[in-house]
Amino acid sequence: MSKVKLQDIAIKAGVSMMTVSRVMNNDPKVGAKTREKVSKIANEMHYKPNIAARHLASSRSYFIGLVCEYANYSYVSKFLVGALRKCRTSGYHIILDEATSHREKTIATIKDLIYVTKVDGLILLPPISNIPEVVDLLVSENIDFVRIAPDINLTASHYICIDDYQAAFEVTEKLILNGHKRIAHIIGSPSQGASRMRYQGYLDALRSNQLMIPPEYIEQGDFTYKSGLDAAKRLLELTNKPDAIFAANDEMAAAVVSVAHMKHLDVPEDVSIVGFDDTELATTIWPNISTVTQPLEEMAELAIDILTTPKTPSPPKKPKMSSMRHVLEYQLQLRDSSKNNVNLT
Amino acid sequence: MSKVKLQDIAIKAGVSMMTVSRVMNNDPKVGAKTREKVSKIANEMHYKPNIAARHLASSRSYFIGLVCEYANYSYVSKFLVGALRKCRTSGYHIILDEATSHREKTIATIKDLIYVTKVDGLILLPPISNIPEVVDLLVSENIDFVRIAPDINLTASHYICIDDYQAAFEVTEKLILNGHKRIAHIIGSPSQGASRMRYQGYLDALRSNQLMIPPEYIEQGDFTYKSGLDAAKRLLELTNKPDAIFAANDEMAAAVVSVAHMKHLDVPEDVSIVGFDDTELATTIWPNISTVTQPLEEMAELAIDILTTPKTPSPPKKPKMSSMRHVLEYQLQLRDSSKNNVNLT
DNA sequence: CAAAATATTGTTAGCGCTAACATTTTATTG
DNA sequence: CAATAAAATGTTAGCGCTAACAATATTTTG
Repeated sequence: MSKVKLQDIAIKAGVSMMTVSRVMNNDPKVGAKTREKVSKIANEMHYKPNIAARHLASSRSYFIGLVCEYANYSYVSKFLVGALRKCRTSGYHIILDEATSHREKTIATIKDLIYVTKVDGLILLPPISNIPEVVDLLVSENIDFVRIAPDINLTASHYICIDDYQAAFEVTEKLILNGHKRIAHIIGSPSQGASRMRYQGYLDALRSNQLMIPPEYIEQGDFTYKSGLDAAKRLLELTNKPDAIFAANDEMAAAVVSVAHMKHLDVPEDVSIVGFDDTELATTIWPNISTVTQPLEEMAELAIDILTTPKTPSPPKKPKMSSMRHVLEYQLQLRDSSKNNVNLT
Repeated sequence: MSKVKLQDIAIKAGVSMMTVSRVMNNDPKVGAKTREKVSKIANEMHYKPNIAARHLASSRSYFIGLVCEYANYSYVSKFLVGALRKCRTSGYHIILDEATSHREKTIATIKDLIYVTKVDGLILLPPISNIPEVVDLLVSENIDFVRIAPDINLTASHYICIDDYQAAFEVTEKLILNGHKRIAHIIGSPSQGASRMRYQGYLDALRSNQLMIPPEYIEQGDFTYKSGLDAAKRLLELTNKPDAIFAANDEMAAAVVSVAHMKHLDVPEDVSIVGFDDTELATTIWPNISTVTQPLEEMAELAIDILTTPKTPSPPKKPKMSSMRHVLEYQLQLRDSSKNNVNLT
């Protein structure tokens, strides 16, 4: 099966290769009649550009780097599926690269993506999205990038998030409305702003319902199952146990489920448990975990849209905050790990 | 930061570009003195080839396609980490693509990887590794590929697996040695040969220890959590309940844990539970699941080694079965989901 | 209507590297 | 030592496409 080249289209259309190239790249400098004729022929002949040739001849590689920390595999997996699907339809390839907690290695990884692989843009997942050195490097090298749920340098790049504060407020308020009076929280990783927003949303929901928050009801986790185990043990050993525990992600919530079962507590009769993210894990254990659905696949698609949309050649100007901030909708997902009043779900 | 080109090395070494190219590609037709001089300069100048240029000028893209079905995200994630790490060090890029259960779409995906992306090789994870149409297409197009745990056309390509039969035999025998007398099995997806091997190993361990296998102790699953839930419900509703359940993968084992807890059974006091694969899930629930560790990361590395090692230009000959079959070591991983005699662990 | 401006299309050169062939150097043979 | 063969190195052309500039066609302006 021999691949169709630009030249084949040019010959058939009776125009130069450069005109075909202009049509394929949506260059405005092509007449409507020519454009239509070339497009038709290209479609009929199933023309697909050779990306190596494009890369060599131009300033674009058609690669998008996705940099993540694989410890949070459940979150990453879901994002990745969305990213792959989107790239399939837009002629880009995802180059997935793993960052580590070792900051210098992460910088080296990013440099490799910029200088060797020559990605057209980068998507940074948390916690990479919050490393100042990374952000500074990308800005100084004028690399296009999108961050997911960042909490620093919010004008440095486009970013995509959900309203973590509002989601946490609502899910906590839902617990309150469903009769819970002693609600504990396991805070996520301190290096992530989402952790603080979720915590603040939790606090404010309790305050606005005039509920007390005993200090021993607040535990610090780091989004890992292990940190969730430790936190849950302390919470479920209290004399005055919480009747609900809101953990900042599904993995820590799963750990709370585990500890509750170890202590022969009934979930949700003795303690309701709520997570965050709605990863596969939330529905791979019993009881299925109530959580907040982050539209990770949509976020991935949007990130790729942003990076693959041609930039209008306008004078460099401080971009409006509002045009760089993309807040997507979350959903409360109430399942069997929490007591939910049937009338309100 | 300007990238070093082949020509820069050639000028500094006082040789032609072609000689530098030969050195970088380990072509034997270079004198030792020349080779050493060029290598030294290339290292000092941190030369890294432009892959787009290489791809355009030669028959290689330096892409490796990895085709998987994302339903089994835990297994895929682990394999992917190994693959990414290996590729980082060998100048290749992984192009991850998702297959679906829809066979025609999968073929289209593979064709795209072959004809458009022009991958140098493909890695097929189960169950893609067992689709005859895919194997036939790759063979007929003379595409280099490696399969993971295939059960069809074993001479069609290199393949990598563990001894599923032996692993299942050993883990079952371990359950027997630890006092279990009524051991049930949830078979994996019938479309995968590993399922049959694990089942056969289980059967043979029981037979060689003169233990009866009531027919109601065998359940058919499909590697998903949901199929595990259904199977476990039936097994744990039996009057004569099994005292151990060996599920063909971790996800189904997790489902058995869930059902046991739903029924207020104690794991492992009332029923030991064993999975297979040792994915992250096995240690993200309570109790942590006993399982067989598949060295997924090593498998990934080996697959990439096979695909990236230059082929010796020998006459086409039916390759020896033994040189295409790569069997890696597994490990029994006994954790809290099963009753384990301390003296024997 | 002619000149100027704008839009469209085509030509040229080259991106960084390597396949294929040519030339030079070195080793082997008689 | 000369001739031949093999090894090493160099030259040429081009992979498929696009940036930059040139040429041509069309539209606008006075």
